[in-house]
Amino acid sequence: MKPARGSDEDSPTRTALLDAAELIMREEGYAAVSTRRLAARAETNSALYHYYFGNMDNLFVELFRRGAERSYHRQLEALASPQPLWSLWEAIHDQSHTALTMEFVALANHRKAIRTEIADSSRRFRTLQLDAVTKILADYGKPAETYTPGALVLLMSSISRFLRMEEAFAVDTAHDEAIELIESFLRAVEGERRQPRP
Amino acid sequence: MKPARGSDEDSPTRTALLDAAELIMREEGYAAVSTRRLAARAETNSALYHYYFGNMDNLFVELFRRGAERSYHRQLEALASPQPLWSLWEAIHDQSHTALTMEFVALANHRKAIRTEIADSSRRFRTLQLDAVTKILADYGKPAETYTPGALVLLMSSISRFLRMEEAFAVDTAHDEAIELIESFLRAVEGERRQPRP
DNA sequence: GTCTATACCGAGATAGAC
DNA sequence: GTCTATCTCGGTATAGAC
Repeated sequence: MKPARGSDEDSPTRTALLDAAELIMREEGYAAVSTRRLAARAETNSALYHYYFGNMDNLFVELFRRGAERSYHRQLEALASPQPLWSLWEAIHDQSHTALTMEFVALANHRKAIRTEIADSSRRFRTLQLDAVTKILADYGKPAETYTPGALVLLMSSISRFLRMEEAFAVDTAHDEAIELIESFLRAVEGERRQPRP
Repeated sequence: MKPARGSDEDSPTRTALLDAAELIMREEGYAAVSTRRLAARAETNSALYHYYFGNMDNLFVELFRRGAERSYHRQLEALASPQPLWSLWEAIHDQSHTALTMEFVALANHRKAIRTEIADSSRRFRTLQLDAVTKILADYGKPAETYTPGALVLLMSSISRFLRMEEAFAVDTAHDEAIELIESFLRAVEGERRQPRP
């Protein structure tokens, strides 16, 4: 019988293993996350990884969930701000640090447990954003003739992720034009950005 | 002294190894591409992989280059068609089959040789698209007030890739609205799509 | 060019002491 | 909970016969 502790557990060792996994993934990719590397990075031994997670899928899912939870709350806060569209845009754009995201996407292509987790998470984010943006645009009046809520949400998400991805390759041709496309719309409905980015 | 044949070589064995690599990457991810698996898939032996490629980076770079070359020509053809914007959009959207692309992006995060290759390739595509779209929009008259060429090109690329990525997770909320955003613009400048997709 | 054989290393997994 | 020890498998790489 496998122990396979649930996510409610939060021992220091368990956290150290998750932190180590995140670090290794960022630096060398998901394929480099191995029991031995984890043990070395977390300054423990490989048997504890088995004790806490049982297998890699469980560990990856936990790690993804941890990050998604943070992002979700960040976006919730953004939507409660005085300029919710600007704040949402900034939150999405900041969070599109894709090195880690792309690792999970690649992983998901071949591991069902992770695919399911990302899919559920994506739908949850989309629902949050869509409901909020629908309400915000309605409150502002009529400008739904430019972008529907769905189009706007997907536009922000797509542009952010794609630009961040290219930035990682030091490619940035015409990026400013794409950013301006979104920000000119934000200015039109919500005025100039007032708060400086924190 | 390593043999490390250049890309000019095209022996059947070499091609078989590249084909095998592509298959394994698609099905199980880049991490599953190993000398033994390659040999098994290509029905040869692992020593030949060393003979032809020397190491994995070289093989991955060759494989990426092979695919990029095909895409580049596909886009060149698209741009020569009677409705170049529609054709370009379809070419980009069709080619955003991201399973393989995402593998390369993830790989690139940690392998310099591949990062460089993708960066160069991306710039080459961007230049082609940007030059062409600039000329096309100018020829059509004035509608640069809606999208600048750079914004349009990045919009098509971002939306395509992001939507394809989500499709892989069976997430498609509001996708039709994003597609419509682009296609309504295409209809406005280039009329209804005439050719059916091949 | 192609193959077999093999050296060597690090992967995941688990048994069992403490 | 934590650790050591150890099993087995599959990875890369290379030497050398044909």
